Amino acid sequence: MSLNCQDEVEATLEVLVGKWKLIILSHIALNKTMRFGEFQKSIPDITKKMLSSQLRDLEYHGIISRKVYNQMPLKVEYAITEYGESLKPILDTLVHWGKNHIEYMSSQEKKVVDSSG
Amino acid sequence: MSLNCQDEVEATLEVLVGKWKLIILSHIALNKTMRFGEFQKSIPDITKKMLSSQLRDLEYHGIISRKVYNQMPLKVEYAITEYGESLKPILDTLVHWGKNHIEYMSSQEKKVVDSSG
DNA sequence: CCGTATCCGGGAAGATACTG
DNA sequence: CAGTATCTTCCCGGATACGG
Repeated sequence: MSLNCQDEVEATLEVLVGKWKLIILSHIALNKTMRFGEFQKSIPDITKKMLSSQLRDLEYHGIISRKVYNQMPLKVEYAITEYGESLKPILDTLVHWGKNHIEYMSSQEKKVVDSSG
Repeated sequence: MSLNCQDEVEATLEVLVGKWKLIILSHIALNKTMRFGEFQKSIPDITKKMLSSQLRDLEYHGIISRKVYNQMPLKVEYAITEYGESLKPILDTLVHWGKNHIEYMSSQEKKVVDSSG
């Protein structure tokens, strides 16, 4: 057995690496199923190219599924898989820490303002 | 209040982004305090430059501290801060998921082998 | 022993135009 | 509506050499 956990962390990072994957997951984890255009509305700064490639990566790793409805206008629905749901604890800890970190940073800001006044 | 948690995830990612930060953290979280050379031994693939820059980033964000001992040969000790300890739940979930993911992948491998035989 | 300085390539990511 | 194709830009991260 390994004493440190480098391999495990790296294995996870391989799936989650990329500027937008965790952002995408934070949205689809809440909505269960989302369309391409819904992602674009939810994440205004992402380009179609990046959204497309990140979704493909996540699909490749079995985190999300992609279903095409053969109708006009075209409709594609992305859903989080059961395996993808297993990432929720990671998302939760990230959100929790981020929330605290945002508060922490704004409190640091105030300190700087106070000490300068 | 926000319904999705994009800001929180992004805030966390800003601190943890970079090829090596979570790897570094997975080591120092266990050892509490580590020297520069110990990191290099533990993470053979990292270059001095990357190690140095990632450590500086982490120090800047208050995750680790840096203490220089004015002696020859030079000795520098990095320690995880209390704030850095608050990242442990993230590390734990990453390790836990990675462990499961590694098993999952090796089981998929076997399936492929079986179905081809 | 613990880094920094400098140079550089390659991949990540953006902009834009086009397609079924 | 849901992407792909193409071109370009940027900067992360590697290699190497040098400094305190």
